[in-house]
Amino acid sequence: MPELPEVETVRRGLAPVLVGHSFKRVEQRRADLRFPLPQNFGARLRGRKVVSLERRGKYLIAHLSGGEVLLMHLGMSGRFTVHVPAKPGKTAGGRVSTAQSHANPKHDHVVFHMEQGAVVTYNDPRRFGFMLLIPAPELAHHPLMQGLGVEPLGPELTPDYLARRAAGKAVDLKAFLSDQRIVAGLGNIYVCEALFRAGLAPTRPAANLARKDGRPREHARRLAGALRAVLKDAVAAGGSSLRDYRRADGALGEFQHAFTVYDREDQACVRPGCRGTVRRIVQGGRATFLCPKCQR
DNA sequence: CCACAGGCCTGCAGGC
DNA sequence: TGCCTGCAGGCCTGTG
Repeated sequence: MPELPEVETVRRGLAPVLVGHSFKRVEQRRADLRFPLPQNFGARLRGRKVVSLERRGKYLIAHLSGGEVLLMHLGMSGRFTVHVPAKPGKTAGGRVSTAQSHANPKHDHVVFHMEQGAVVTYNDPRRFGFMLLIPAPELAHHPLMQGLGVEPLGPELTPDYLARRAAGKAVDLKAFLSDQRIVAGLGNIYVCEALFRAGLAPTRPAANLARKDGRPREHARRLAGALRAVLKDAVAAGGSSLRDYRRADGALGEFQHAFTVYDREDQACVRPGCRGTVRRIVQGGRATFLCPKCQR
């Protein structure tokens, strides 16, 4: 389930084999993912160099020579696998990947063959992910980019920002934080985790963050701090559910072992001294996990 | 067989 | 009228 920490982990893994390198050949094994792939996708990428690889929210953005941008989203099940060929006379190269090693090859939809030999495979069973080619000047005005909220690990995520955006909102905190127009990159897992760290109930009205007087204002501060902390920790752990590129042994991202509430229904609250039990509720048709004793 | 997982868009209905 | 809100549904497939 790629959310910001997983996408950032993917970005860091892909950057060494993509940035500064050109596409030698691109295999497109089906016409569409969530959207149709760009017309003449492979031909348009061939020979282009990747100038930089950035992340914005859950999007990966590869700036290409020739003035176009490759905009990618992993949806729910998108994974990249990197295969680096052995150097002649050196130790064997290997498979270093973000993917489960048993990923079904029938869902390998796009394969990038790079000039220097790296092979980058995009696998996506559910095909909620996508790739688009956009003229660079249009990126900022693209509907998918337009209106994206602040980067939670950047300087713009402040208590004031949260309070201002929450003002007058009737939605609950779960929906408020899940809205990519407020904060870009959060998904179900990290919304649950951040609200636990902040000690705030997911059912609480977002508008309460906006009150300037007294304790409620403290909530916006706690929430901003919790969001930053949980995402920073998760990025440092290499994400939660993806293999870490930097390891040849294929160990899992470590953060899934650090979940405090997510997927822990009926288990004891991790907060020392709390005798509470993690509960699962449904909000907006999606599971929410919380400790009712810690989160008010 | 079924429910569920989750990102994100669309459509619809109700309220102010 | 038009916006905000909260639903449900759809896209997909693997898993239990």
